[in-house]
Amino acid sequence: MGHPTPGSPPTPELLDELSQFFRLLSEPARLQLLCQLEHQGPMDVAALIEATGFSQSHISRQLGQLQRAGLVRNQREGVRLTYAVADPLVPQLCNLVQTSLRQRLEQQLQLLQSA
Amino acid sequence: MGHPTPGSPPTPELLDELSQFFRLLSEPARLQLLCQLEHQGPMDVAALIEATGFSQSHISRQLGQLQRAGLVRNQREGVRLTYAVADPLVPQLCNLVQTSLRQRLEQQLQLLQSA
DNA sequence: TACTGCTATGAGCTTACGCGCATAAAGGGT
DNA sequence: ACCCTTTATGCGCGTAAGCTCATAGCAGTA
Repeated sequence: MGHPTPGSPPTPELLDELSQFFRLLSEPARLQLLCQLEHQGPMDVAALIEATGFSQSHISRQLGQLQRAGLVRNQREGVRLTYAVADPLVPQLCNLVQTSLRQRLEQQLQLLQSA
Repeated sequence: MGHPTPGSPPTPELLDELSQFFRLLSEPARLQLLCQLEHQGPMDVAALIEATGFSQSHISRQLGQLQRAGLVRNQREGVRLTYAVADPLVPQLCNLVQTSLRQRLEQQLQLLQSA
């Protein structure tokens, strides 16, 4: 835990890319869209509006950001666009963080019980 | 990839916690502090100021946030505080994202070469 | 207690960005 | 060609948060 990690420290550019990536996931709206697509499979924008309650313009912008980052892909079906998760990384990350948060909460519970 | 994931979709509260967590990593300053601590081992604030060039108050605030989130722990040595990474989750996440970013770049390279 | 060095915090400035409204752009049907 | 539907974008507002300066709090020392 307090031990240094072998290997070179991340370069400033990598640090920026990493933080930009995490920034995408730091917005509840974007994360919600991603999770929605992840659990429901590919959806068109109308369905996403219905599911999330966000405005059309908002959803369009957020999906645009996610797409530029390669996390999402769209496919035309007539005039509609169907979006789908394009990178399995996102659910992996969410699961990791989720379990870690849970573990920490359980530890806190045990501390409270032993007190 | 386009397949739905089994299991229940994340609740709004979980979604908020997840996004808040990612928000912590979305700030280059905080991420830099975390990586610094990860690679150099525990450091006191003076060393962090020296290493990052940030002001004392800025560092104090960011470390405070990281500590409240349980990502970092401090230990008194006289008047000084020595900070250390408290959760192995962070380097795991960074490695995951890092390798994923690399893979995507390599794929783009291959596409360019085949064109 | 008074003094010194280290850290935390209140106040204010500035920038970034979420969010919606209105509108433009694009694609499809008649 | 026109019109309708779906998506993207310019504009503006409001809020959140980074960042600094100054200062308050705190641990150790004489």
